[in-house]
Amino acid sequence: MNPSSLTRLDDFTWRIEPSGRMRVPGVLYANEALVGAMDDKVREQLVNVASLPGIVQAAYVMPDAHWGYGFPIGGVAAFDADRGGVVSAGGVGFDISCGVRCLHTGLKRDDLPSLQSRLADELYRHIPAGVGSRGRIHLDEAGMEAMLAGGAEWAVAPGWGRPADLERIEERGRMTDPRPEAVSDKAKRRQRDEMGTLGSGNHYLEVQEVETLHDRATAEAFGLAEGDVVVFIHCGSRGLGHQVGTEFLRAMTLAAPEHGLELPDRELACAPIRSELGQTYLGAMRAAINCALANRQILTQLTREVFAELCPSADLRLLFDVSHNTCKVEEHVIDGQPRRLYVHRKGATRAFGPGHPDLPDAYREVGQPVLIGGSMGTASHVLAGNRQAGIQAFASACHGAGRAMSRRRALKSWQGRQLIDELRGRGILVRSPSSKGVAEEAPGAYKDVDAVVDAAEAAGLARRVAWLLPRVCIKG
DNA sequence: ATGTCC
Repeated sequence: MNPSSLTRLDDFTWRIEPSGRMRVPGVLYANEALVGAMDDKVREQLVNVASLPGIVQAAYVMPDAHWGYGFPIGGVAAFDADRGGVVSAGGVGFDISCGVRCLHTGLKRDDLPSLQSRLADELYRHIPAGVGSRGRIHLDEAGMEAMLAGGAEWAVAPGWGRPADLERIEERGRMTDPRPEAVSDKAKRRQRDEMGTLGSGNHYLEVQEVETLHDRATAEAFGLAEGDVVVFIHCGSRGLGHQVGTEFLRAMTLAAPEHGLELPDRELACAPIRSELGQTYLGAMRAAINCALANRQILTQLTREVFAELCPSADLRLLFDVSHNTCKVEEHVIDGQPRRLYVHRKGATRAFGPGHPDLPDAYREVGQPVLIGGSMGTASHVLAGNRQAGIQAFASACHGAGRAMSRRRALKSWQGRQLIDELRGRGILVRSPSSKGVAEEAPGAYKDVDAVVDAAEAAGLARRVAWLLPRVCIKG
């Protein structure tokens, strides 16, 4: 995208002025190089989102944005139901409530040399990873309903975790107002054996070291110190979320004419919030959020089992769990007036600032932990939400490095085995069922996560707290 | 992202 085609507000904020069908401007948070590297498709998609009914303030993209199905990945848009606002399945994405959680381990850098290779082998053996992986839980109809209604709470009750974990999860581990009955039988069938599995694509479980602290006071509130060993888990709602997304995209596309919606792009499927279909989607999506929260909760407990076996002194406590593919009802102050908005974040992380009532007590003074997963073999970041001077993407930040290259092109450019050897040479142990998957996820196929996070911080979206480097990566 | 095409 040519930066000179945008209005430059400052070095990290760019605007597409409203024209044609746009109801609000488009705003990009990125430096000039990141804007320049973005596909023109991102601009086109941002313009389309800005044209949807009931959109409030602006359509936003984060510095890691790239083009996606309908909405850009790295996009944020909020809609007002009172003003004809819509909910969009494409604005959430296929992997509903895909997200990241970070666990303390109680271990330090010096504990790793004797453990690293056994951790890699045992985590890989114990945690189902890859396309179509199945777990040790098999849900019957009643179990499925309870899981979709209960989220991480459902998982913790029989022992997949600790009650204290729930305080450290967005929505306290359970999305309210789910409608399990709005999830199709087919979606439920796909999920029957997939709880507690990592999946494939960009999903992973990593053991990492805290390399550098940027904000000592906030790091202390988060319980992070230099040299700490932590675990990052990145995954979502597996087959169920994908099936829900697929079915509602189709239904919303078909129903657009009867809702009086003229879609700027066929892929931009949406429905009025105040419609039967809009409400059914919201209920099904919230159930899928609970599926993702339960899934990450079970994976947490599986990780604890491995650490308990290899290193009984380890104590895996949850730092936080964030989702980056959601639509949530939140109150935001617009022109001095509080309004209830349906905030879509697709490849974007919620980043509530200090004092927000929804934050756990331990983090209320410093702001929400914002967990940014890098690409395989590169850094991850912990950030914190800022107190908002105004409305900046409705308290949102980036979610990761963001792809810079298609999977197809990555496959032509790298070989999985060779990447794994190279990473081993740099002290990073990768275990994966698919060397093709590893090639698709080559670090070089992603943007520079450090540059993305620098831009997010400079744009005022969140502030850097800690920089982490991987030592073990279980790759789906 | 995804039983990588019902």
